[in-house]
Amino acid sequence: MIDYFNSLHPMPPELCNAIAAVAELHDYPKKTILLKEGQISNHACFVVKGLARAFYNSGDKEVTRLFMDEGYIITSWLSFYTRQPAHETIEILEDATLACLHHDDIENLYAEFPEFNIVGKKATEYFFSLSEQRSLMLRKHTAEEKYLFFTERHPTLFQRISQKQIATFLGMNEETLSRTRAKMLKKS
Amino acid sequence: MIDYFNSLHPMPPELCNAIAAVAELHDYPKKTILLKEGQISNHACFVVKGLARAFYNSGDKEVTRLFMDEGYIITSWLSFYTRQPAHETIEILEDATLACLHHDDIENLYAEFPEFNIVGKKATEYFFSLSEQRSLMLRKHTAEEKYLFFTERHPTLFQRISQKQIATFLGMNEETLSRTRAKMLKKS
DNA sequence: ACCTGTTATTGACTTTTGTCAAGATTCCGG
DNA sequence: CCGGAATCTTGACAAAAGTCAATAACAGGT
Repeated sequence: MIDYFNSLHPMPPELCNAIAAVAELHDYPKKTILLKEGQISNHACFVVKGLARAFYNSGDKEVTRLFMDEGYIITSWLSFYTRQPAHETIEILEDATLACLHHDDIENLYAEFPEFNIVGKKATEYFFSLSEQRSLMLRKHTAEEKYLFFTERHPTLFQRISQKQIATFLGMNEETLSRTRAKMLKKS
Repeated sequence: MIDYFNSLHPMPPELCNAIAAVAELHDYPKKTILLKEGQISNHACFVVKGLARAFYNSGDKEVTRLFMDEGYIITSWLSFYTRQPAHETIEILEDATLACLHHDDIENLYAEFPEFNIVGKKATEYFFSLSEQRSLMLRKHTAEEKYLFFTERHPTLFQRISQKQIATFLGMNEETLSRTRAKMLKKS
């Protein structure tokens, strides 16, 4: 996690130590709910190992908004920043090792080390850009284009996630994804 | 614009004055291109009056990514922050009055007035949340749901924008939007 | 290893949306 | 105020995706 932050913006050793001092490394088994809809997101967790998803309920089914794998920071960004209840639930999909920072500790780090604000800003920008990329994908018209968009960006993720969840993420239903997949495999 | 910033986070009078000193108020006629794809976004412009859109080219047609009306801040956020070329073009749709701040002036304000960072962070969060809302809309399955999502959130915008542009924004084609609209009017 | 329940695939059919084209309407510049 | 161009609407048809249902494959727990 320290390496990742450093890659966003170089940090002095004292800042690195201060982060290490407040970060909590934990293991979470599959199916752990890290955050429930309606709660306020108090932690930002760097994914050392494992996989999670954020989803919301639409009618009777769960719609996955995004997947978070190694190198990703798990949090409900909006809730974390605005201190308002989250509109989504975050669930661990694969046994995970996470390095978590509490909101208050991060605020303290911002206050004590001004350069940490730049790290925070860069991280926000990056996750903002990922959000925009998802919109780009969703505006694609055909299932085939959406499928390609996903496989090109996350070639390894396909094997790790159930098709039902990928389908809701892509804005299509399970059967359509299955058929699109079969068609694509035939082509190659 | 000052009022809007104040509503995000209260600002001392000196900061207000400093903003007023560097802000440039300008009128832009319809069809002005504020930013071209490939350029770096150097300004953040508060919309006092008027309307603009950001679009990108997909194949042979222009896909509108978002509309920006009164109270909105026009900029290609990602380009503005990362100092990388923008992937989109921004065009004025209705004669507009804009209060513009240059990137360098904003950086100076951040440095001189720490509380301005909070204003900037809140603004980013807000536009991040709007981006997420657009994803929410795009994952709706039927044209009817997308149409309702748009009319509920932007009841006045429908009359001001060509249907072709609204259609690409919603991820459907012109004819589908026209038919959906006709069906909705009949119902009410 | 076996049972059970979830997940994935496939088929037949319906609904929705896209495509192409023609006609109507609106808008704008001269 | 007129004419041309863009925009919007409507229709007929094609293509794509959704729905329902049945079967197959897989995974987790005992």
